[in-house]
Amino acid sequence: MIGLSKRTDYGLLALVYLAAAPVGRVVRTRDIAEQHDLPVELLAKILQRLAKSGMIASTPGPTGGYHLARSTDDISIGQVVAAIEGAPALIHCERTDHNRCNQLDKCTIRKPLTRIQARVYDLLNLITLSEITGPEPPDELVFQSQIVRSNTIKPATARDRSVRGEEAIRA
Amino acid sequence: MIGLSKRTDYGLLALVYLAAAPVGRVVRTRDIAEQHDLPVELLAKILQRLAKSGMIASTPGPTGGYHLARSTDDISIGQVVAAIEGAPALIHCERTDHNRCNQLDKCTIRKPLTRIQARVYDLLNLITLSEITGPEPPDELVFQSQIVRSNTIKPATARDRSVRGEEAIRA
DNA sequence: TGTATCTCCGATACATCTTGTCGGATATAG
DNA sequence: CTATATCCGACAAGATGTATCGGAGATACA
Repeated sequence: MIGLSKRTDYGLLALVYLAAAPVGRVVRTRDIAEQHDLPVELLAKILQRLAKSGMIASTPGPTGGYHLARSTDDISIGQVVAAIEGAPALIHCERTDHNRCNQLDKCTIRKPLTRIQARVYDLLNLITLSEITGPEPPDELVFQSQIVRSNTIKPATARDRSVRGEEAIRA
Repeated sequence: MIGLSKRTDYGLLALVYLAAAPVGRVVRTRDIAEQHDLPVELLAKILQRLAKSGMIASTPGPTGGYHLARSTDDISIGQVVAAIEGAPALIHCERTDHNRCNQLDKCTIRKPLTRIQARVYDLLNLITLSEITGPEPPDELVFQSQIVRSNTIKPATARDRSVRGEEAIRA
């Protein structure tokens, strides 16, 4: 499959929600789960992975929660996919044991596909979360959260876009 | 997952094999399967789909087999994926029933992800099979096949490439 | 004309991965 | 001390992909 997993969808929904939250506030996992009707425990793990990769920060304790650790300009879709799905893929031989493919010499597609894979990754790494959130925040959500103490907000950077084409697969 | 399925891998292997075959010859499914040690029946179905989508042509009968129906410049990776995997994906809501997502109004990621999906498709549609086969054919394979009668070879076209990036997901 | 050998096609068991759930540990505000 | 949040590993359920089987249609060749 070339598509994203449900987990990544959930993660992106959560990131958009966090991006829409007022600066200085933390959001509980349960709030996001209830907003989009997602299983709380599953979303919790996803947020843990996002926190581990450094794009969101966590605050433990009763008044705790999550908040964005970077600007939406500084979080790429590729990073989100990598954090949640563990990332590398495209060619099948490379996923499990490399040596299991007992005919590496006969495999005529491995090396070229690795190059193509790199191009797909490059594309996803150029697209940032701000392209999903948009310039203006939705601002239609209610937050019953608290003030955050550890301010680890980093400065924003810029991104550009490229790539266009003439024919589509189906869409 | 962002990766290709095993079926697509098999399909690409078969296409490369067919591309390496001398013009005017047909190749049996079994030959390709034995060359790469793939299950014959599964590969047969994959080749049927590729034939149905028009990128390879079939010849029935004892001396039958498959041959490329277009130039390797005229077969894109996106088309191969679409032919084998049925294509559309990326965002999860769009895969099964559209109306099942009973909170379309709250879904903040559907529309932006559709745009991103189109970009990925564009990229895959710009990459042709000739980038996998290379300019010169491998020419290290033995063909025990026969002459083809129905010559449905179409003229070749040209393709260009674009897209580059600075940071990668992991590779 | 029969037979062998291809492509074709639907249905179905098997494997693997994803999704979802459970139980318990750690940290902190009140 | 207690309630409530993040954490973390392990496992059951479900979905998806992979592989297999049985049989039908087409054609070269004896």
